[in-house]
Amino acid sequence: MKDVAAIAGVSVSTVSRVINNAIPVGARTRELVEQAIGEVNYRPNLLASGLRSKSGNLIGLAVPEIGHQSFDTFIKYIEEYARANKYGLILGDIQNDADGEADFIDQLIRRNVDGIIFIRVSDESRALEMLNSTTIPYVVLDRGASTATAPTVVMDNHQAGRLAAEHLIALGHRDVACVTGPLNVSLCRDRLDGFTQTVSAAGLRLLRHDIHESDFRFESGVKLVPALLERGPPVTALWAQNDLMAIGIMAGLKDHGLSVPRDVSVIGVDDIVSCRMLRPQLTTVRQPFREMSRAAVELLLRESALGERISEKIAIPTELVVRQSTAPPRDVRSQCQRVLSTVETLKSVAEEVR
Amino acid sequence: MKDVAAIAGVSVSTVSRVINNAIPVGARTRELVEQAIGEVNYRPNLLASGLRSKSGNLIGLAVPEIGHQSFDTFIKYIEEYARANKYGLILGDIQNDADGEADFIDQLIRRNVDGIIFIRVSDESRALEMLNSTTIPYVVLDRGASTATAPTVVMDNHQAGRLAAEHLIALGHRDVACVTGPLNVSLCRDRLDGFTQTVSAAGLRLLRHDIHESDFRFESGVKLVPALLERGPPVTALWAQNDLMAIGIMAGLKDHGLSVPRDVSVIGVDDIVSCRMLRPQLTTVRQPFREMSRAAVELLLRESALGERISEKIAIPTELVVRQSTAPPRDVRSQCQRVLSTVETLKSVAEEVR
DNA sequence: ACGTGTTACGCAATCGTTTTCAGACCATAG
DNA sequence: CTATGGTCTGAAAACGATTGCGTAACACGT
Repeated sequence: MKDVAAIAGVSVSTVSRVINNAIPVGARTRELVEQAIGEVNYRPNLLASGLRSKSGNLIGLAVPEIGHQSFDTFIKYIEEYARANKYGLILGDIQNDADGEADFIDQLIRRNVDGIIFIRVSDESRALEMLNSTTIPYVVLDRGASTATAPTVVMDNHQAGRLAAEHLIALGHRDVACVTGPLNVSLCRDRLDGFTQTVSAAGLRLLRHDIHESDFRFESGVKLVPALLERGPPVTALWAQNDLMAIGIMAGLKDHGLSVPRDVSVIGVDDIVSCRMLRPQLTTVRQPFREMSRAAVELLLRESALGERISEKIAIPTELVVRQSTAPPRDVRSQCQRVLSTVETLKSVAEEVR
Repeated sequence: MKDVAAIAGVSVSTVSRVINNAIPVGARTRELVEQAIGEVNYRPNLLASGLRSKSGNLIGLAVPEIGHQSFDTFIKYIEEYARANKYGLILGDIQNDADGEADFIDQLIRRNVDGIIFIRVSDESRALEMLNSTTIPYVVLDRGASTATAPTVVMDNHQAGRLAAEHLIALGHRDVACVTGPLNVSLCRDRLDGFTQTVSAAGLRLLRHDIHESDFRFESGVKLVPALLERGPPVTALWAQNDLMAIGIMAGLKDHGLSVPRDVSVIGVDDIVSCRMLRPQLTTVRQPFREMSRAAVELLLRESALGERISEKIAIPTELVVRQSTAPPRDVRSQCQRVLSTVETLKSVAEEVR
């Protein structure tokens, strides 16, 4: 910067003003300085500027686990919106480790970040209290537990449950079950409420043992299938509170020789990219990743500009994405008919081959 | 820091020495200072320390696209190893946009990062030349093109092609095809070479029109299926150079009423998490994500410590992961047998139902 | 008693910016 | 011609750490 100043024949203050295009600087001078900047290929040092001006144009993002498709989608969009606003993104994987999280937050504080986005803070997290002793803004995306007063962006989880239920009811299902995430996290309860309310308003009964609490993981979906099947009169439709479990359930059903959606319909939540890669493609309730990410970044930047926390709660509406994994419940009579005609076809083919 | 010094009754220099536990500092003094640090809950400012000492303990990661399972897996492990070494990770999504990339690199240079990891630099990338005019170390992971002299970490792509071919040959396939990524990126050529060499060494012929060049995307796999089927004598096995395309092909085959692995075997490369979520589960050649990430971070840190570029090329060995999507080629006679017995079963079931 | 070496610590400069304050310059109005 | 005000620019003090250099204190051998 000193070099630039020397070349342009001005002082460093002026150079600084040109860079941040502050107002009181003459057109001729500005031109001179800009030329000098180009000449030495000068890049202002963000550490120094951050140190002095208290803003390094950097935000932090804490995710529960990198490599989960839904979190990764958030990362993608948050990076996009952050960059669009000239902010850098520093990423941390929490991995369900409260100490690791504390370390990460500590690092962010020490780096003087302009704000922090959390995806789903856990119960044992000390992060928010750490931050409350500072002035650093934060927002919680896809909220977990115990974030009563925090600025928050979520999808409309109640609506999500309702949409799933309405879809199954409209298809004619009378006997449904559901698989939830951990019920100590509020978004799971919200989704469940929306589902059960709609279901019972339609006159169906959702029995206690048809609500299975699980943990959002694919393998858990697979492992749940035997329990699902062993119940007396089988359900004809199943709602999982996220796609990963839904996909697990579909895999498990297939392993047991059952067919989706003929034998049972399956519907999820999220609309991760895998949904379209399966056969049948998964019907699901879309999580508005892009809109949520955008809202989170904007809320954060608003807090940052304002200089104080905005304890706002934003809920983004959802929508149903109908694909191939849901269908009307099977009807024994027509089923039987189909089997018989298939038999005839097969028989003639086989004879011919022989 | 001044406060801490005042409380402990020492100078700031001493406090600094305690923090970086430099050697010449008395045990008693150290204790005093540490106590003072705890008292005011002091956190050293990383911007200031970075500014002065020229190392902010930060590395940059440029990925071609967040949200691709394989890249996300790299992100996960790189974050893990970076953090294990007390480094922060700042993430950028390039999205095939050379200008965006240049912006990101510029930002990193200005932040004085200790190093940069690239996943797959593209052809039009100006990033490497930008960096060559600085002293910032970098390493290229899963290399693309034109990185002749750059420090590089790759999987053993030739071996990957060989393993895939060997597996199919061992199963008894004589008529195979393959779907590649863009052949102007070297790793695709390497994989292909390994495959074709092994195949022809075994006496099979891989015809020119059985090598389909594609672009690593799921949809491309789906769309390729008609072309695959319309060729005269059908192939019995298919190798895709990544899992996403392999999965697309499996979906496309299913859409055309064909069954994997009964009608055709499919094998991929990568071992992304989705492989286990499908039915049939995808047989594949594993990309050693974890090992590669680790090697990249370590190489970077070595360069950083040494203060100069190490133009080393590290190739990590691969392994085959056999799952459900590959099987011996179908045999018309036994196939026919199976159909006949199925017919009998169905018939009796149907009669019973009626 | 003195030189010599070692260890522990403080002073002050420094990293590369931003920002306050004051001064220079010019135009306009009185 | 002088007061007044506005616009532009420069000097210098921060920001919060690290670090080279100097010095006090102490132990040791002579």
